[in-house]
Amino acid sequence: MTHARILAVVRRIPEGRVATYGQVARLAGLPNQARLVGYALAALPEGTVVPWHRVINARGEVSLRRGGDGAMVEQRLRLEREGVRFDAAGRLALARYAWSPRTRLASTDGRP
DNA sequence: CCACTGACGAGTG
DNA sequence: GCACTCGCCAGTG
Repeated sequence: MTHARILAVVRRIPEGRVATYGQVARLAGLPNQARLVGYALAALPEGTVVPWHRVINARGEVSLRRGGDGAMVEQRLRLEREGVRFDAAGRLALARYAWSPRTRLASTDGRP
Protein backbone atom coordinates (compact mmCIF):
# COMPACT_ATOMS: atom_id res chain seq x y z
CA MET A 1 0.00 0.00 0.00
CA THR A 2 1.27 3.43 -0.86
CA HIS A 3 0.27 4.73 2.52
CA ALA A 4 2.64 2.34 4.22
CA ARG A 5 5.59 3.52 2.13
CA ILE A 6 4.76 7.12 2.86
CA LEU A 7 4.38 6.58 6.57
CA ALA A 8 7.66 4.70 6.64
CA VAL A 9 9.43 7.78 5.32
CA VAL A 10 7.64 10.16 7.65
CA ARG A 11 8.71 8.04 10.59
CA ARG A 12 12.34 8.65 9.62
CA ILE A 13 12.16 12.41 9.91
CA PRO A 14 14.30 13.37 12.91
CA GLU A 15 13.18 15.68 15.66
CA GLY A 16 13.68 19.35 14.94
CA ARG A 17 13.67 18.75 11.19
CA VAL A 18 10.93 18.96 8.61
CA ALA A 19 10.30 17.50 5.18
CA THR A 20 8.03 18.72 2.43
CA TYR A 21 5.25 16.65 0.93
CA GLY A 22 7.09 16.43 -2.34
CA GLN A 23 10.26 15.32 -0.62
CA VAL A 24 8.51 12.60 1.31
CA ALA A 25 6.84 11.40 -1.85
CA ARG A 26 10.18 11.19 -3.62
CA LEU A 27 11.85 9.35 -0.78
CA ALA A 28 8.97 6.93 -0.76
CA GLY A 29 9.61 6.19 -4.42
CA LEU A 30 6.58 8.13 -5.55
CA PRO A 31 7.93 11.17 -7.43
CA ASN A 32 5.52 13.95 -8.26
CA GLN A 33 2.86 12.54 -6.06
CA ALA A 34 2.89 14.99 -3.21
CA ARG A 35 -0.87 14.89 -3.04
CA LEU A 36 -0.75 11.27 -2.05
CA VAL A 37 1.37 12.17 0.93
CA GLY A 38 -1.17 14.70 2.03
CA TYR A 39 -3.93 12.24 1.44
CA ALA A 40 -2.15 9.51 3.35
CA LEU A 41 -1.64 11.76 6.34
CA ALA A 42 -5.20 13.01 6.18
CA ALA A 43 -6.38 9.43 6.32
CA LEU A 44 -4.29 8.62 9.38
CA PRO A 45 -6.28 6.52 11.80
CA GLU A 46 -6.49 8.14 15.21
CA GLY A 47 -3.75 6.94 17.44
CA THR A 48 -1.27 6.23 14.68
CA VAL A 49 2.20 7.13 15.87
CA VAL A 50 3.95 9.08 13.15
CA PRO A 51 5.50 12.55 13.34
CA TRP A 52 2.96 13.96 10.90
CA HIS A 53 3.65 17.45 12.22
CA ARG A 54 7.10 17.38 10.61
CA VAL A 55 5.62 17.31 7.14
CA ILE A 56 4.96 20.72 5.61
CA ASN A 57 4.41 22.13 2.15
CA ALA A 58 7.05 23.46 -0.23
CA ARG A 59 6.42 27.03 0.86
CA GLY A 60 7.76 26.24 4.29
CA GLU A 61 4.47 26.67 6.04
CA VAL A 62 1.93 24.47 7.72
CA SER A 63 -0.83 23.49 5.34
CA LEU A 64 -4.44 24.14 6.10
CA ARG A 65 -6.69 21.18 6.32
CA ARG A 66 -10.33 20.75 5.73
CA GLY A 67 -11.03 20.13 9.39
CA GLY A 68 -10.18 23.67 10.46
CA ASP A 69 -7.27 25.49 12.03
CA GLY A 70 -7.29 23.60 15.29
CA ALA A 71 -4.90 20.87 14.26
CA MET A 72 -2.91 23.43 12.31
CA VAL A 73 -2.14 25.24 15.53
CA GLU A 74 -1.26 21.97 17.19
CA GLN A 75 1.17 21.15 14.41
CA ARG A 76 2.92 24.47 14.82
CA LEU A 77 3.10 24.08 18.58
CA ARG A 78 4.65 20.64 18.27
CA LEU A 79 7.30 21.96 15.91
CA GLU A 80 8.11 24.94 18.10
CA ARG A 81 8.49 22.57 20.98
CA GLU A 82 11.18 20.81 18.95
CA GLY A 83 13.03 24.05 18.37
CA VAL A 84 11.61 25.05 15.01
CA ARG A 85 10.99 28.76 14.83
CA PHE A 86 8.37 30.45 12.68
CA ASP A 87 8.50 33.98 11.36
CA ALA A 88 5.73 36.55 11.51
CA ALA A 89 4.24 35.17 8.32
CA GLY A 90 3.87 31.76 9.91
CA ARG A 91 6.65 30.26 7.87
CA LEU A 92 9.86 28.53 8.87
CA ALA A 93 13.32 28.64 7.30
CA LEU A 94 13.21 25.64 5.02
CA ALA A 95 16.89 26.05 4.16
CA ARG A 96 17.61 25.53 7.81
CA TYR A 97 15.17 22.90 8.98
CA ALA A 98 14.72 20.85 5.82
CA TRP A 99 15.72 17.26 6.42
CA SER A 100 18.13 15.44 4.14
CA PRO A 101 18.21 11.65 4.49
CA ARG A 102 22.00 11.78 4.47
CA THR A 103 22.40 14.82 6.69
CA ARG A 104 20.98 12.93 9.67
CA LEU A 105 21.15 14.72 12.97
CA ALA A 106 24.35 15.99 14.54
CA SER A 107 24.89 19.05 12.40
CA THR A 108 22.71 21.97 13.27
CA ASP A 109 24.07 23.52 10.10
CA GLY A 110 22.05 26.39 8.72
CA ARG A 111 25.25 28.23 7.99
CA PRO A 112 27.99 27.29 5.56
C1' DC B 1 -17.55 2.20 -13.90
C1' DC B 2 -18.07 7.39 -13.20
C1' DA B 3 -17.71 11.80 -10.55
C1' DC B 4 -15.86 14.22 -6.98
C1' DT B 5 -12.61 15.31 -3.40
C1' DG B 6 -8.20 16.43 -1.23
C1' DA B 7 -2.27 18.04 4.51
C1' DC B 8 0.56 19.38 -2.94
C1' DG B 9 4.11 20.82 -6.63
C1' DA B 10 6.02 22.96 -10.62
C1' DG B 11 5.45 26.01 -14.35
C1' DT B 12 3.74 30.38 -16.49
C1' DG B 13 2.44 35.37 -16.86
C1' DG C 1 4.95 37.69 -4.53
C1' DC C 2 0.15 36.55 -6.48
C1' DA C 3 -3.28 34.13 -9.53
C1' DC C 4 -4.03 30.42 -12.57
C1' DT C 5 -3.41 25.83 -14.90
C1' DC C 6 -2.18 21.20 -15.24
C1' DG C 7 -0.42 16.75 -13.57
C1' DC C 8 -1.06 12.72 -10.29
C1' DC C 9 -3.87 9.17 -7.72
C1' DA C 10 -6.28 6.66 -3.61
C1' DG C 11 -10.86 6.73 -1.22
C1' DT C 12 -15.68 7.23 -1.13
C1' DG C 13 -20.53 6.99 -2.73
